[in-house]
Formats: sequence, structure tokens, C-alpha cells
Amino acid sequence: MKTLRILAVDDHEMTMLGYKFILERIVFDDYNILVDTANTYEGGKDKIEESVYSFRYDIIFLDVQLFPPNEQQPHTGEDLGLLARKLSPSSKIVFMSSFSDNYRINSILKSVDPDGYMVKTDIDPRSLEEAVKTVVYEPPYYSAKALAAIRKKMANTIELDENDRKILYHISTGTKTKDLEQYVGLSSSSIENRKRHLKSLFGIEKENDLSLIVAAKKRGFI
Amino acid sequence: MKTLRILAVDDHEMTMLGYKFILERIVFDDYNILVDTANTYEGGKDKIEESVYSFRYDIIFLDVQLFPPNEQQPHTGEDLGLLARKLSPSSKIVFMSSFSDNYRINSILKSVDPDGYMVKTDIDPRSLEEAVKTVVYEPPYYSAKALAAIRKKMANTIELDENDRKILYHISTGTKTKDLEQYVGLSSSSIENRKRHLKSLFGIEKENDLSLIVAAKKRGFI
DNA sequence: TAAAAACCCCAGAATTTTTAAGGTTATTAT
DNA sequence: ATAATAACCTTAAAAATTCTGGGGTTTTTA
Repeated sequence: MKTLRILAVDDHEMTMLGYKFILERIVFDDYNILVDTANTYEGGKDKIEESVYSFRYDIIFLDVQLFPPNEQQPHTGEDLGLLARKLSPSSKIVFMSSFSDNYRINSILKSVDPDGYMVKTDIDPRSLEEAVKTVVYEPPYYSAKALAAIRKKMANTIELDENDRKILYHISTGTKTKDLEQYVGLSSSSIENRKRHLKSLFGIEKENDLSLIVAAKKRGFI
Repeated sequence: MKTLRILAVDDHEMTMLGYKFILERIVFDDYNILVDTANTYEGGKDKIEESVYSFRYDIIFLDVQLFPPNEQQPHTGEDLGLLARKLSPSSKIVFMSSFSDNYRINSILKSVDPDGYMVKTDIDPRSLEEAVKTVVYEPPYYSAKALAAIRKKMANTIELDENDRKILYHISTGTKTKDLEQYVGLSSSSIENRKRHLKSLFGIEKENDLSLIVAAKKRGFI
């Protein structure tokens, strides 16, 4: 009987126990499923490092938000994903995220290119089981809400560059236009131009920033 | 008992009968599934037009390649998809394609934004059933090979504009560089520049066109 | 009702892209 | 083997796009 090694990293103890419980009960070919857990970036990192020269995890589940917001976040789930890819390239990586935040999804799909992405409200015993099986045999696995976000993105004909995306993102987080210069390497004048241009692309000329981020969200950019 | 109306359009008579047989046997909530078929663009168009003022199809399955290659192709499955969206916007549209041709997938996902996309080698009774159920309740449904193509695209950090994509596409179909001017609205000099630029983006400086299209395929552009 | 921020318009600077022209190298067909 | 053809490179100027700073008006906020 083969062993399928899974690591689950989530900062909520109870959530993780839930995953462990469900995952280990999955009946999957002749695999014996074994789940390790960690609830911090460091903990996850240690587990992965330990595994590298022995069994190596088959699947690593990672919470996108490893630290409660507001605290100083030295490392995110995305960082841990990148690390895992480097340390243990054969492991399949599946992200779990609380919200179907398009910006985050897009960013992670580009940087880590995970073998799976699940929005937490889509997660239940059935979908977890499907994720495990799909990821092992025929990745990727994307949960329904993740797929909806991906679809939006793919259907989009508007092409934005890095700077446009940064502008949209920072506006959506509440950054004021005048402070945007610091984050985007452009003059305030250029930023204003780009905002105008974006509004015209989205067909909302002469409207305010709220309309802009609503439109950008609708199209899956944020 | 509710009726779920499905239209399947494929130019291979037998394939279509297969779909009809499988689809009508699906057990799905308290739906009675009814499948109409057509095997030409015109036939499909007629069926959809007829349906508009009566029952309206719940799902329309469309073969991407509605006509055997080599013949004059007045209309493609993509055209029929666009027409269907216009005539019967409430219908879910699912494309079926023989190959996981990235260029085609990307183009259709942008133009029609279908509720499902299946690569034919992924199609079997199980996946068809899943497609139907997913598309009705929580679209989109993408089959495994379609998902692999989509993943490639999403993971890609290289951004190409319309002209770059056209160049790659036409080169991949065998168009000679000197004839490219007709298809892309640029001078041969610019096209050469862009090709050079593309090769450097893909990290294959000083290599030939074959390397270019191989690299572009690897990244999901073609 | 001031002050701050957002927004608009302009024109020159800087950057990128396109283009033509003239050449070399590689491929193809006879 | 050798023309002929296409692919590819370089250069420099033209054209298009984007950026920027400086001026202003309008809207929002305290």
C-alpha cells in the first residue's frame, strides 16, 4: 500500500483539524493518506524542509492568508508557495483562499502556478476529495468560484499592463491618488492620464474612482 | 417534471448520435432531458431560431470545427456560438473541440465566453454528465485538457498584443514572413522587429521560426 | 468655508514603435 | 552546384505613444 503524504498549512487550528480529518478518510486507489499540519509560515517551512530529504509531500495545501490581517505579515501563503516550489518541486501545491479576490488569484496563478486553487466557501468533503484526486492524476483543480474568476479573466479583451494593474489595486485598497506615485513609478500626471484612460476603456468616462474599481472588479482585474 | 432542452451541433452524424444517446440517459434532479441535433451551421442556426420564441434551449453543445477542413468554410462553430449568444442569451453554451489548440481556446473564451469548453479526448459519459450539471448550476465547466491550456495561459507573465499573437498564429500555420504583411497591418521591417523581440522574450535569441512557435506553444499562445 | 484632494488640459521631453533602405546569411529549387 | 528566394540583421529617420511639469477648475472633506 502506497502512502500519500499531505501537508496542510492554515493558521486556524480548528480549520486545519477539519481538513486533516476529512483528508485522511478519503478512499483513493490503494493509497494510505497521511496528513501533517502546520499553522504558521515558519512551521510550514520547517515541515517542508524536513521532508525534502526523506519522503517529500505529494500535496501541500496552503492558506493564502497565513496571518491575521492587521498584524505585521512577514510572509504570506504565496511566499510559502514559492518556497515550497523551490524546495520540493515534485509536490503538488493547492491554495485555499477565503475570498475570490481576483487580484490575488491572478497574482498567485502567475507567480506560483499552483496545481490547485480553492475558494474556501467551495470547500467541503466532496470537493476536497476531488481536488486531491485531480491534482494527483490530472492537474489543475480549480474550485467553482475560482473557475468563475478565471473565466472572467480569460473572457476579458481589455489588456492592462503592470502599471495599470498596480494603480487599480492600490486605489481599491484605499490609497489616495496623490500617494499613488510612491507605489507606481510614475508622476502624478501620468497616473491621472492612466486613470482617465482606464475609465474610458471601461466605458465610464467622467465617473469617480468608485465606479472605476467596480468596473475593474466586474472584469476580474481586482 | 421539468424538461431540460439540449441542442448538439456536430458535423459528424455518428458522434452526435453518441452525444444524444448519452445525454438523454443522464439522471439529473427531476429533469427530463431532451436532445435536438444538427450537423451544419445552417441546421444549428435554424434550430436555435425556431426555439427562440418557444422553449429556448437550456444548453447548446457546439463543435468548434463545423466543417471538414479544406472545404470552403463559410461559418465556424465560433460564429454559431456568437449567433446563439445573441439569439438566445439565456442558453448555456458549451464548445467541443478536437484539439487543445490554445489559440483557438483563447479566442473562443474571449469572443463567446462559453459556459463550458471540452476537449474531445476528455469527453466520456461521466464528463458529459458533469458538464451538464455544472453548466446548469455553477458554470463554467472546463474539461481537464482545456483546464491545462487555461492554466498555462494564466501562469504566463509575458504579455503579447494583438499583433504579436497574429504573427505567431500565422507563422504557425505556415505563412511565410514575407507574406505576413497582408495579415498583420505592419511593414515587413516591423514584423521582423517583432519576431526578434518575441524570440528574446521567449529566451531563444538567434534561433529560427520553428523554435519560436515551439516556445509560443509551450507558453500557451498558440 | 477653507483646505485638500481629485480632476482637466496643455505642450514639450522622452521613449517606443514603425518604416525604408541596403546589406548578409540561410534555404530552396532546379 | 548555383541561382533565386526568403530570412534575417543593421541603421537612421519618421511617426506614434507615453510621460512629465505647470498651470488651472471642480469636487470632496474637515
